[in-house]
Amino acid sequence: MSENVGRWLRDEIENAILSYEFAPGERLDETVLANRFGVSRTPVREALMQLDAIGLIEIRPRRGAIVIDPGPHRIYEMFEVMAELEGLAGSLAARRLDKASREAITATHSRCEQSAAAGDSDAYYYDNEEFHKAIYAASRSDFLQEHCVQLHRRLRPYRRLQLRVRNRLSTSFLEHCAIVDAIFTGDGDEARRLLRTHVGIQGERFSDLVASMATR
Amino acid sequence: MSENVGRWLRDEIENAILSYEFAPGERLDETVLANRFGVSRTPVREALMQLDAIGLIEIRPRRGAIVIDPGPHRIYEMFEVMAELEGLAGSLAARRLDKASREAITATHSRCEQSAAAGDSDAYYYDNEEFHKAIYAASRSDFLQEHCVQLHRRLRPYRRLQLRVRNRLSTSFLEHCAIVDAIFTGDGDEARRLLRTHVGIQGERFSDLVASMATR
DNA sequence: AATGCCGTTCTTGTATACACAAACGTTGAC
DNA sequence: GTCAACGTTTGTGTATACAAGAACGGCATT
Repeated sequence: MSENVGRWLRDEIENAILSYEFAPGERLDETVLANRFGVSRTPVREALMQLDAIGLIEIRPRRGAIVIDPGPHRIYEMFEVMAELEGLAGSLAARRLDKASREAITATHSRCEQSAAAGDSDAYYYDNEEFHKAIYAASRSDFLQEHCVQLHRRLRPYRRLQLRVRNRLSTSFLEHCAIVDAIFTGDGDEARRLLRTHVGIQGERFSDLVASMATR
Repeated sequence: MSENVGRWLRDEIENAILSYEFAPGERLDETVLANRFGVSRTPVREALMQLDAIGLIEIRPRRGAIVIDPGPHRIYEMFEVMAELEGLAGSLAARRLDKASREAITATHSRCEQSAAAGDSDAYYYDNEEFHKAIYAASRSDFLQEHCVQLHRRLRPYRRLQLRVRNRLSTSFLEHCAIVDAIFTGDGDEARRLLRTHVGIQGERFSDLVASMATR
């Protein structure tokens, strides 16, 4: 319960939004939320203001808060930026790699290998996240790392959809191998290039994404 | 007064922080702020929560809000990310350029030329900002544009310091020329490369920045 | 019957009050 | 004289009350 009701609520509502419990476009009533969580309106408002600042909801003056619906195009834009930031993280990681980061990447990478081999999509989803976070950390840039984690968080639901597609699981792992190789050999440009294409969604993968969003 | 006291306060306090009226590390007392702006504590708290979500201040539970002091290293990291995002914007702009964006870039570019020729550092500072914003817009990615504008905003005070250095003004303008050229000829990779080095701070430019920060 | 205006009601926005936690100062004891 | 403990003070965290604005529905008029 994180010390402070406002922050706890922020996380709670954020999770509810990211897990589609609060659907895009849905109106969030302060009183209803306050009753649901058993607190007064004040911390609810504080939580909503923060989510507005992050960009998850939109508070229209005197007209309440609604969950933002990014829509396919904007999600594509977000992946575009994510790909670029991950590319930067990879290129920095290749240049600045130290022993601890190397071990963290190796460890998460082999966990991905196991869940990919087992065909366990849910486990891979989680291990994949840890793998990418290990790369962010290896960039040794706190600011970049925080940005990546935050954007990753917002894209989480869509990534999950992506993994359902065809044999994306094994393809994804093969791409990881090449990425690890580039980082460990210190080839920053290659790491950047590989991560950009790994994270980005182009061509048919975009149509796949839109299709799976429509069926939600 | 933007409809809503909370948002107005957020902008007000944000400006005060970015213009160093509230120094890094300074504690922001809710009651003092409320009195200063002639409102109650509630909207002040709302504004502070938003600034915390953006990352400009840090609210430690039960210990008040303090202005975050990024410090040279973190500022360097922020410029690193900014350079990457601007590079992406430039590369997209080169690919997706349309008539309106082309005209916007041309217009802001020539305003930069005038203020650079006049040696008017303050005017150039402003025109330069508009020039970069024109490139963000030309990327035709709303998400990227918003991100760039927000980061640009946070780096604004440091950019201003940079311009004071030596004959950065004319150098900067020459770089602009090359960037415009790359974008207009559709050379996305070159635009990306040029913008990255234009925005990034390396080598002695970083020491210059640290030095001017110290004398503040 | 349809449209426009007015009033009611519901929700948001702001203020104020109260409770609780932390920090600092003072006093007493070792 | 120094350290610790207790009390006071200051400031944050939450709740509640009140005010103002927007949406919706009803009534009247065309």
